[in-house]
Amino acid sequence: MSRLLPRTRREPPADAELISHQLLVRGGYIRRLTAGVYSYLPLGLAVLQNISAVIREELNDCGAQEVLMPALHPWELWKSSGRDRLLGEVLPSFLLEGRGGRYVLGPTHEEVATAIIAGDVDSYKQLPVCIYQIQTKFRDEARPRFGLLRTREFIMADAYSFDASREGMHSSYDAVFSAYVRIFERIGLNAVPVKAASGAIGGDVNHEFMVDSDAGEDSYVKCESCGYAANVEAANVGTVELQESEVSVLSTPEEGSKEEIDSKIPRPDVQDDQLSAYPTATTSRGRDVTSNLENLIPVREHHTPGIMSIDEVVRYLADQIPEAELKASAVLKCIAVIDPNGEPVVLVVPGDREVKLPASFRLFEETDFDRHPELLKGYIGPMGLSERGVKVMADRSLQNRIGPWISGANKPDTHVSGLLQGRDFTVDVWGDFVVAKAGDPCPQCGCPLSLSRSAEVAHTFQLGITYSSKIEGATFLDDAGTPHPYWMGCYGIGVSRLPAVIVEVHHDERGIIWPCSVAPYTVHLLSIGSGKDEDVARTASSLYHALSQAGVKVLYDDRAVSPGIQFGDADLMGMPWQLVVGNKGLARGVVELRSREADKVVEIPITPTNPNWSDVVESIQGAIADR
RNA sequence: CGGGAAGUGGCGCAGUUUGGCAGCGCGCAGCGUUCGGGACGCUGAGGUCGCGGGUUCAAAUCCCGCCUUCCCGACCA
Repeated sequence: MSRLLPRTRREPPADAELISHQLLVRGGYIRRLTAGVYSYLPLGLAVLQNISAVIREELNDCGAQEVLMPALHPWELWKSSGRDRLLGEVLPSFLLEGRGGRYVLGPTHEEVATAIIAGDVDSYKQLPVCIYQIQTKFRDEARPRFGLLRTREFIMADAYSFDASREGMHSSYDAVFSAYVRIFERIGLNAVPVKAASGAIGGDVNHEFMVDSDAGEDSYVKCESCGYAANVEAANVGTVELQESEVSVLSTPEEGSKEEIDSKIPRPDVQDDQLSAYPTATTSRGRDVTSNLENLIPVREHHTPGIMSIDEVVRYLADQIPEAELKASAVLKCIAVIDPNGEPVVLVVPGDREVKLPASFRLFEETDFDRHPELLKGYIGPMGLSERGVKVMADRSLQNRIGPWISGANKPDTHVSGLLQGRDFTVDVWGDFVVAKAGDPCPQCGCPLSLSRSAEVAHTFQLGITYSSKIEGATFLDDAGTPHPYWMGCYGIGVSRLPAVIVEVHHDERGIIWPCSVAPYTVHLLSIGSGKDEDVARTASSLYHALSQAGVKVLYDDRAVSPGIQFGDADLMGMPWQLVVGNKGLARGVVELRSREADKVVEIPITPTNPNWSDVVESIQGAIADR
């Protein structure tokens, strides 16, 4: 260890916020070169190699073959798949001076993998085939952060499966999926597979593997009752049962008390089991009550200059209409988006909820607002949009809520209150457009969902023929001689992110506690007071050689520094076992083997004068294996 | 991309308000004393004060421009 490259550091670097980042830097595992770019020093590299070894074993076991694809791709490849646009600014591309040409530093390898297989697999007899690599990837992240968790350069283990049929794709998917489950088990992570959004990769079915951690950037919902689990970006929400308190009422005093109007709000299409929440409302009275309500509640305009956000509207109108109890949930959040056909659509959700953009929809940009002057940024309302060729799509949770609502007025600097669904606006399409939150009902069983903060460690996709149908020659002939595109799957593990995620989960106030499977060394050998005591130095040194020869990975702290430094470094660096050789122990004829995690000491007998090394090594190995 | 903060020996920071010898702690080198949970004494090495311009007798410090880094936000209209 006196020759080990980095020194440990007492203080974390100023830019490290996360405990994993601090400990990995202090322990000498990684060093930052620039924002989002890290070097792996000997200890960090050892961890990556141990993780990679587990990945290789499991993927090889399920029949995948390792390859190494280029990190440098021709720009044309990304243009032909259309993903130059899809990945946008994240795609690092550059012009090579001299002989020239535009290149991409590969952020992922679906195109390359498909091209490789397309060139060599022409028959159903050659399928299925699965290739994988462990490679450095590049993404021009807008904002790298959290140490190893979000970087511009990172290592990924990515696999690609090719099958002759949808069923084949499913079984390949299942095989890699269960390999992933085993990989995370082996490296000491409890990774939960959850349904996820496919993002820029594409395909239908996909799962993310999530590790619960406050350091993570993702959140997923989970149903304890039926096991439903999904990233909040992809989670559906079951029918929301309205609570009395959620019913938004906006009235003026002369038109009736809150209670009076409350009791007259109809809920068409209310399910029987929901009626209990509204003892005063019945579907049979619905029509009559609606007409009453229409008389009771007028549409009123409010001058709201510069008031654009829901919160601002609520605060502003609360002053204007003091008699009404105003909450964000009484406002319709109306978001202008472009649907996959390029047509404008307004998405409507309750004002206290976040919008979940459906797949392939995108938000309005400035130029879209220019092109559609009927939609005024900050003042959009659902009224009269269908007539003007703008479809209104609303979240299902609004289906049973007539109003009255507040929204933008589709006029500059104006909002309106008293809007009733059916009277003042209609909805063209109902769907799931809200981001799930804790307590929402499960879409499968209705039980309340819980929300967990998490770090994504892997993502698996059933791609179908998304890529193979676009890339020239990505087909095989079936037994009748007919060409078909491959059925593909792709799978990625964020390898270089894993040390950070593991440390987030496995540490204490003194430092890292590596699981044995990924620890750079199994045993951290400390010689306490070796500068003073010849016996200690000699015994420790002999023990180091004996253990190493027996195949135990030993990190030997042979430095003549004070014990506190040695113990402190050992705790910080986090090897699973500390083997302490000191004069106190030797005087009693023992060396001490302490487990980092349990902080328990096992005394290993040793005869200082004439040790039987094979016995000592054996008892150490035995103690380690017991755990 | 918007907002905020910061760049001073390897690391962590003070000094900038009010211009006047470039400092502290850790680490590093040498010598000595220590030695079972981050010991101590003495001696020493190491800095274009992010970069470029300007003001001034004089700039880490004031002014202008640029670069880099960190934090918050970035679909919620």
